[in-house]
Amino acid sequence: MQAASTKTEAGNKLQIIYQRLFDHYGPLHWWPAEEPFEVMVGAILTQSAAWTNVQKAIANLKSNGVMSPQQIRSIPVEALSRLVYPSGYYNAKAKKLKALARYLGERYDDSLSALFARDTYELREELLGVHGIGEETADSILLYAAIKPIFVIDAYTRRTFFRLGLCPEKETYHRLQAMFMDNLPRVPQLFNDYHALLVQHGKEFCRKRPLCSECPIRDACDY
DNA sequence: GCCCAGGGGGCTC
DNA sequence: GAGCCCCATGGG
Repeated sequence: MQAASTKTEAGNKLQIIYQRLFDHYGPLHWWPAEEPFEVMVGAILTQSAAWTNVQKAIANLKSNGVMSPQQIRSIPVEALSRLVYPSGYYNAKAKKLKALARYLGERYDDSLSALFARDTYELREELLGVHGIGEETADSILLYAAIKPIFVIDAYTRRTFFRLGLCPEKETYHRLQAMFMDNLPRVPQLFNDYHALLVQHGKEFCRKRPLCSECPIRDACDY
């Protein structure tokens, strides 16, 4: 019963935080992309980059007809680098997109429906083996492209929950992810909105001092 | 000018 | 497996 009680308490806090963020920002409709492959590309390009710069890179790819695995395999890596230039780390990211496109072609004949039909956790492990895909990127693909109930942890989430006193400063990705997934209903739309809200809140408040008086979750917990 | 963005790879120890 | 350094543009 002790475990159940603790679980409920954590779940209640998570629900309260979600509700306050949702009341403040409303539904954010992530991921802003036209189709799943664009989500996968965006997940790589947004690594340590501002979304406004990622949008420029994605616009370059689209206007040059390079938004499919086959097209990414065909274009020379130098040309691909130039197209993704605005998102920063352009050489590194061009290689990562090449690795992704090569993986999709070799393992799935470029069929995303075949890719997403895999068992969620087996697919997660497989994605982690692709150059350029780490935990956050893999989980973003699973949640926002494959619509699987996987919670995405990012720097904002870690910072916010540390400041709320809900986790240690250097909590591991897995333990933080488990806090959400073990205490909330495993519904993709909920995880989608929650992560998006945490990022939106983070952009606005995490760069300022903690406990900003305007913050919608400033009094969500005892701190 | 400074800080940091919707991280991850690779290397060392 | 923890601790570094590297990748790099652009907005606040």
